[in-house]
Amino acid sequence: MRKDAQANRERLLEAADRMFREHGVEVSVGEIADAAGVGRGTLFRNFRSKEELIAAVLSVRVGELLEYGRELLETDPDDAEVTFTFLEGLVRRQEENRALLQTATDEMFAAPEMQRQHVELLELFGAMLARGKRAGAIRPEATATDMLMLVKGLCMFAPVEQPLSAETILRHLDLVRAALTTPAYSRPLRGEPASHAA
Amino acid sequence: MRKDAQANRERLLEAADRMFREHGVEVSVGEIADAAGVGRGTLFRNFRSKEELIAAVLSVRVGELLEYGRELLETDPDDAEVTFTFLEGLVRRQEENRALLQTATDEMFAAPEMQRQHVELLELFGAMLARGKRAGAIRPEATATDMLMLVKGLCMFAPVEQPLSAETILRHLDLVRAALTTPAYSRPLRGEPASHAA
DNA sequence: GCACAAGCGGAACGTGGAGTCCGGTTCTGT
DNA sequence: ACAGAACCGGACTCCACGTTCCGCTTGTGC
Repeated sequence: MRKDAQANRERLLEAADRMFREHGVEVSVGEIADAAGVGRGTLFRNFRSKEELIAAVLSVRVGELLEYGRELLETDPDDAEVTFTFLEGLVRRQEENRALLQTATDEMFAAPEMQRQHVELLELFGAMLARGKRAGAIRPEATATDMLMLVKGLCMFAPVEQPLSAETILRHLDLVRAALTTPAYSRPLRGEPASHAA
Repeated sequence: MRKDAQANRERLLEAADRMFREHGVEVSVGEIADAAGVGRGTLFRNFRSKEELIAAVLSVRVGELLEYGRELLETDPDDAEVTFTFLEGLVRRQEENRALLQTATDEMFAAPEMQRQHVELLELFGAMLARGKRAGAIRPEATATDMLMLVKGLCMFAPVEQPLSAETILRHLDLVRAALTTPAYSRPLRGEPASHAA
């Protein structure tokens, strides 16, 4: 691979990343190519389709999240708080991921690369929760999947319009903290089954 | 208005509702018109644009939710549990709303009809939470907005692919229950600010 | 039952975006 | 330095979808 080709690939990834952040995932490939300063041909030589480009960018983002989490796991000495510190960092990054996550939910997660990252994410969450449980801060039955649920909620709940206030971030974290730290309190379901009759 | 015109409008709403549920909001207006057994012209005579059709369907759905919640508020005598019973019913209906909610988040909520329903939803939540607080089941600082956050998370977190298992529903409800019943436990933010440097 | 308008359906249009192709350009091996 | 291949860019194709238009049909007032 020629070195200018490599450079173009990276500029495309960066440009796509920025454009998705700023204008959502519905920007045209043309605009992305323009932003990267290359032609459409070059874009499609590097990524067979727009979908593949989106998946590539998403994978980079998840990779960054994994990296952040792993570093924190190694460096933060506070067993009780490491999970929440991580979640806080995650929410701060949330802006950047919302738009992407919303379109990514469906078939894209089937790609082997994504599957792998999914597993890695669960492992990371598991390790964090384990430390919290050891310190008595996290309820013992909380699972990595629970945490993934909450994280997804965190990434999704807000309208894509405007940046979130620090206030809102704190509020949401507080709710999640409560969800993870309380002992479970179950009861049988009792609502009626779903039906769309009027 | 002629009575066949009225009937067509309703068939269109029903068909759109069903198609959005089954194939997501990206189905073409052509398919919706076909499903309703009318021509495209008829569709556009009733709804000036596709967006207006989506908004109409969404409004119906939210209306149903409001109706369900209000009835529950009147008939369920259990102050401590009414909020959670409501949430359970809501999650059961969630399937039907996910796809719609995901596209609706942005400009559509600006419509006056939607604004009104938004306020009504907050009022409903407020009333439910008030009963829970009176019974000592809900933490006193929980707000209707908190509840809306959690509800949105509930509607969004899962991939749109398959129906949710009863297990998953229970699990998620359990997390939300924990979030609303625990006393708040705040601490200052300490993570680093968001940055997308590698 | 008739006339007329309101309503209907689907063919046709315009737009916009994904993906292709080829003549020109730039890197690399010798 | 030169040949040739890899690569570039943007004009072009193709298609899908939202929207419009018009000749025909059907309900309604007299």
